[in-house]
Amino acid sequence: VSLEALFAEVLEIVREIPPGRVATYGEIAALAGRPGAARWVGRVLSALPEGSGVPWHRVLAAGGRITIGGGRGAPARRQRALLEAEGVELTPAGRVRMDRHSWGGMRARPGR
DNA sequence: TTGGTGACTAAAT
DNA sequence: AATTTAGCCACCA
Repeated sequence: VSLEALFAEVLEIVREIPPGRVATYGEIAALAGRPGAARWVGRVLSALPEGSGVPWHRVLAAGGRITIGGGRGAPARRQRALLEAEGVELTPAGRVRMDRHSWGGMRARPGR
């Protein structure tokens, strides 16, 4: 499998994440056939241009944490804003409620 | 091949 | 909850 194909595969998976839901780097890596390559997934998203149509903001670190920009830079705030705009609930600590918005292990739905 | 790096993860403190 | 340490995978010089 060529690198570009794998690259596209990841983007495809991320694009499948419905609004209001989130997934972790590890999840994406596993779905892309590279379990354990969470870091690599992050690298792929880092190369993502703006307006790519890929909801990169729905991809978070394990536990629903935002590890971008050290977690407190402008990028992190932007991601939080994008998520909140889609109805994703975040704790003051900046973590997403994975027990509610997890794409894979979903069980409860936001709203109502 | 070796070593450094990164939008990671898990465990320990 | 916040840091630190060690282990991961894949990329690059």
